[in-house]
Amino acid sequence: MKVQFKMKMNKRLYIRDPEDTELGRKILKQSIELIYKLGFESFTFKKLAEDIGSTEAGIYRYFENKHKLLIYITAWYFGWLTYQINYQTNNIKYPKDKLRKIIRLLTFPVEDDKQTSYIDEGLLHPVIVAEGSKAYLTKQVEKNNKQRFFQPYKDLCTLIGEVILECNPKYKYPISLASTIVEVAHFQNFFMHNLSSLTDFSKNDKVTEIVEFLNDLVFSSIDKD
Amino acid sequence: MKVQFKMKMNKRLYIRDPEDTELGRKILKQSIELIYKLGFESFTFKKLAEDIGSTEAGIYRYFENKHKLLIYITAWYFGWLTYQINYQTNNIKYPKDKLRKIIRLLTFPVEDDKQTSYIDEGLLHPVIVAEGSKAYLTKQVEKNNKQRFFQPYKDLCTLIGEVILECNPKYKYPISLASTIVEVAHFQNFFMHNLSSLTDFSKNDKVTEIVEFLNDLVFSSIDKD
DNA sequence: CTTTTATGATAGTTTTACTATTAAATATTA
DNA sequence: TAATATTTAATAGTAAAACTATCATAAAAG
Repeated sequence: MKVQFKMKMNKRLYIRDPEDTELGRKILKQSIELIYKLGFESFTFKKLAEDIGSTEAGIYRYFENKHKLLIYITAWYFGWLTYQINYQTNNIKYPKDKLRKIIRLLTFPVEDDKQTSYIDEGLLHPVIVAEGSKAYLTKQVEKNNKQRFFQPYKDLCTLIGEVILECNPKYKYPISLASTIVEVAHFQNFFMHNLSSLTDFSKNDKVTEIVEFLNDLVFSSIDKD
Repeated sequence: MKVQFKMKMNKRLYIRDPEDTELGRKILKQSIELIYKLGFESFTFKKLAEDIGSTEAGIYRYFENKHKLLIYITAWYFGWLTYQINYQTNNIKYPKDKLRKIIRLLTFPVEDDKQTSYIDEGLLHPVIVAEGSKAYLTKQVEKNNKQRFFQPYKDLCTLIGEVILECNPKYKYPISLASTIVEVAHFQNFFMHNLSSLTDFSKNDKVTEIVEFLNDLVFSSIDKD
């Protein structure tokens, strides 16, 4: 028996549940590829429709607009990452090792786990790195926040914050450090590939160096005194 | 005699130099206010033109498109900040005090210094916090980078990196730590105001807490061993 | 006083971001 | 298997965004 991984997504993010139908799953899969290829600004529902052999109006039956789709994708990413972290740190004894594992999971594009055939997690990671923050960097952030669109990001930070406190119960900024780990993992990745003089890393995809930088940063603060 | 502060901006960012004419300066001043008010996505040249009593075509004579204008504004911000840092840390003896000053300048909206009448730095800071990263999070980063559009950001990180090395010449990641300080100062600010459960800070504009978090983070890493 | 330069006024094009309608295909169920 | 929902494709259309082009006038410079 194959266990199918299915995330419960916030219903207000879509009009029709994209995971329920063939077209919906195609929308999810192809939108990630197309955003990866064109960037979010040049990505349109029309192009996506042409890509999957459907029509613009067809996509609009699933998502109100492309920004909601982006929020959906980032929510999916954070939900899936939280699941991965829980799963992969499950049998790790020491909280510090857990935190190291978390940092690695955030920095590397995670290997496709085949459980979710319709989403390519290897592509999802660079898409989130380059486009993820656009999901919340808008004037509708407050409204969207009230609708709990960013709950998966918060849940992830809560989880990481708990591990941080396990490492050092006296550490004063567990949540801020958690969101900092997430953001730094992502934008140092972006900088390394696109604006490498904003980092100390060679362009030769030395993602492990980002992990080392983050480990150094995080554990110095946590271990202090 | 009043010393007028004038930054030499990258010529490829504009079509006509906006600092040279009355209309150009109005474009700079009002675009910051309008982006602040509407967010970058809803900001258009047409609305800006109506705002300043000019025409859409009139704006296009200064900037090729709104993205170039955003890059211009962020470049201006980083250039101006570098100037402020040089000026305000000029007579500070210890590099650690310099670094503390830098962190404060990055986190707080700097008081308007009246030297640049046409740009309101108090508004500029929240605009950069919310919109600044959109200047480089695009598919044209590489092309824009080759045109040196992000040079002011790099110069700032170089400067901060040097101060970090003055604090600890053995520290391994001065540039990455520098860009991390910049980014963390900005997005923790954004989170505190808009997604406060991603931080440990109360919404009551306790920007000083961000400064404390950053000081803790930075100096733990630098001072280690 | 003439010529350059900057602006304003107007008009037009293409693309994006949608909404609406109808018909055909597919699945469900009676 | 016929009746009936449900889903999708095809088409059409609108409003606004993102530009480009032209021409007249006003102000500044030579």
